[in-house]
Amino acid sequence: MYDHLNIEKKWQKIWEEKKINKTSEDKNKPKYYILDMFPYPSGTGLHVGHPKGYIATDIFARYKRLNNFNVLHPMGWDAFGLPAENYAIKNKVHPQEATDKNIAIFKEQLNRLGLSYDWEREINTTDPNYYKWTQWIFLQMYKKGLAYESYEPINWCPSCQTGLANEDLENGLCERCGTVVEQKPMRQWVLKITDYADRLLNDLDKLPDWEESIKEMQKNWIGRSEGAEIKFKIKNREDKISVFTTRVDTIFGCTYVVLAPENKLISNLKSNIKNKEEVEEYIEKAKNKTDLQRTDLNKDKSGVKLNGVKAINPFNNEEIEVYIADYVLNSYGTGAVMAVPAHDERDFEFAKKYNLEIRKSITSINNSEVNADKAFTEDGILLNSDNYNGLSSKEAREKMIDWLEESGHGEKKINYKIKDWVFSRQRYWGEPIPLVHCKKCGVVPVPEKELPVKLPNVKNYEPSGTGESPLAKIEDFVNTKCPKCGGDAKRETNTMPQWGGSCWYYLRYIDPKNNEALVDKQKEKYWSPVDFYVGGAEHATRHLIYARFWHKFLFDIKAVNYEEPFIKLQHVGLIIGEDGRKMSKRWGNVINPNDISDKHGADSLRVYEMFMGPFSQSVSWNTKGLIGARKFLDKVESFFSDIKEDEKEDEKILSLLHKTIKKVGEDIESFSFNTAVSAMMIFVNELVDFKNKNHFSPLKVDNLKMFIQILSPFAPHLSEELWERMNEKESIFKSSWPEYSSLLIQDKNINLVVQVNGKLRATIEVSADISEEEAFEVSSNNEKVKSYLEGKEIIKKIFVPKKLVNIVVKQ
RNA sequence: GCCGCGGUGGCGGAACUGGUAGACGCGCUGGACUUAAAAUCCAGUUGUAGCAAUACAGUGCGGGUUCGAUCCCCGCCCGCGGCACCA
Repeated sequence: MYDHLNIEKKWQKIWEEKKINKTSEDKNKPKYYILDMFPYPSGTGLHVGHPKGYIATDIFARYKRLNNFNVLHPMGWDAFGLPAENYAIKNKVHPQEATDKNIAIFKEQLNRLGLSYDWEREINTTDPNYYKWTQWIFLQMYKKGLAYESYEPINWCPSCQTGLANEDLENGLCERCGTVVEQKPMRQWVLKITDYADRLLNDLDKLPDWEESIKEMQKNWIGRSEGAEIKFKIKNREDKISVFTTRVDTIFGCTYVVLAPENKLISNLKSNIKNKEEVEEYIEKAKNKTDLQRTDLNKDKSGVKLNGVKAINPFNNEEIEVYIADYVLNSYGTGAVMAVPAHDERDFEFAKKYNLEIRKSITSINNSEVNADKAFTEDGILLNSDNYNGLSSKEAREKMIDWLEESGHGEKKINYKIKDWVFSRQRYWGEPIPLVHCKKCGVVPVPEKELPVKLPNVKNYEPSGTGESPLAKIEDFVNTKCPKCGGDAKRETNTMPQWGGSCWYYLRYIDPKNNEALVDKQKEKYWSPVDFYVGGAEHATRHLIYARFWHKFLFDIKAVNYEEPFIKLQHVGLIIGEDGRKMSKRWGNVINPNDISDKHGADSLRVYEMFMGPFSQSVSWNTKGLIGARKFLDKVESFFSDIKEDEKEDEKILSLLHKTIKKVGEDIESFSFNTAVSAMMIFVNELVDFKNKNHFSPLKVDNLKMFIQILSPFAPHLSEELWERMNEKESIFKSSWPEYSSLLIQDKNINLVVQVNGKLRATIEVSADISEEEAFEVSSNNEKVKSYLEGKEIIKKIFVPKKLVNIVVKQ
């Protein structure tokens, strides 16, 4: 048992004094930027699951440095957000105070693990020198028309008392507190992410090193669909009902039109509607439903006919009924659909319930019977469709869209599921939105040289409950002069959401103290983009979409040199509690990494977390399993504390050393840390076995040093200590990754596998370059194999060089 | 419902491009050391039968392709993650 506490403390101190983790800016070397998703410094500190990704990137960073790269590997704090604010409300402590305290705890926990961050580049999103630039970016967006004021109904969390973006919901519940979210019309600032939808989608193809699963999630979230917008005339009126559909080809089966209850058109139609009371009652009822109730797929569809209103199908001039129903969403497309019950499940269900006509206009390609109890929703061949009869769905769509455009009845249209980003929060602990409202001039941006607009100190952090931020009550803050006319004006009091600061932080690490720009363009050119980004998959459709959006915008205004921020992306699999539940205070299954470091050592924790299983997979924590990692390090330490060299080296173990160097290097590159650790364990087991039998080391010290070098990214403290004990004066991390000899990793002999009819019957040690003839000869002369061949006719012989022989006999 | 990922000993998992299934680790069993325990070391550990050599079965289930399938194809079952009345 080695003294991990003293060794780890000793080297952490020396590394800090010698600034060993300071980023080198030597431009002659290739750069490598490896980044963790920075944490929110919560009040509960880190549990043992958080550092898994940090350990992996640290191993990778150290490996890259040993391979002569300039490595940028920084860390910082995503520190705005609700928990600090709620804590402030409860305890009347300024959120900054609580945040600073939490950061100190996090930092201490991270440092205990020997992570090689360059702390001189630490950033904090709540630092005015940082959020100055978050505000600056917002202003640029405002100037380009990408930030706009809107009064549309948005998601409102009655418990957090703030508006939320679509991305902040989980199954219709507030992602933070789990409260059912309401729809509330209110003034808000919105970012036009939909302008970038196409690029966000298409450029995913430029990211071959992103995991497919995450790209898929983004694609689904963006939700592009191609179709047509069709205008239906309203009988005896000038205005029209526009609908969006991806299936124009089914339009001859359209038997009615449906509007969402919130559709603005309805109030225009009032004079025509004969059953006003019934309609208004339905709209009122729909309004009072939560989103959750409305989108419950199991519920019955409901709706009301607009008596006195008829729409006209432009393709056949047929007059059809108009309904309102809450199965149509106002926020997607035009808030109205053409209903084709025969070919759409939802319309089918609705038509069945209200006994509406179901008219078939598509038949299946292979003429198989279409089930009458179900909508036929696939593509097929048109029928009952005038001169489109006989066309395939695809052909019909093209022709019909052409006709729509020629005749002015509609056009080709692309719709997205992604919505513009609701960007204002009615809370205190966020970046103030740098705008001023002037009675004369309207909305006026704060001049850039007046940034940052600092968060004022307040006494009460409670949300006002009126839909205004607590800042609205701070008169000193609110009342200002209009930058344009100099007259009395009021500041915008909404703040930015937590995702704001994290949209561009990776750029700031490159140049963290710059007062002139968010990042120096030359420095950015060298260090950007992030070569490797590691973090939780839960950010796939939030942070990772937002950050790509902002980055593309910054590229467009020429603030950065590259169009995509992250070249390679890898997600971390969670570490869950020993009981199989997510680690949380609530279940009492939280394990603090400090306790593990105290008892077993930080190096053991590092090795264990990498050894637990495949990096991207979630695994249960198991303190017993950690013992294995510790035993491994103990073995290393005890072997290296007492090396007796001998004249000759053991060839097999020397070869194994070089194979291990190769494997560990390749495994680090592919993030297969579990097998890298396993390979090192195998090597050490061989070393120890040999020594136990022969009482001297199978390898010379110079060769043994190579093993310590490949171990060093995983167990930096112990490796550094052993390196010193082997009389090295410079840090092991200033050395280089050992090169393996391709000659030494070649085996002279192999175990030839001999199969008879595909079943293993013998393994014979033979020379690796054995010929086919020789291989068959040795095999058929083998006693055991012989017994299987006796009296049988050989049909076929298969030979795989360096591997196996398979003899096929007639049964 | 749709999209993605996965299912291998008591447990975490390994297996190149279709070529010895179960590496490595935990746990367990037996032994050595010890007054004893812990630690450490040695041996064993997929199942069935057998003292053993060995034989047969075996990677969620059912089929298929192949000399040979954890890996490829077809049809299912189960688990996890994401999206979900998106027209």
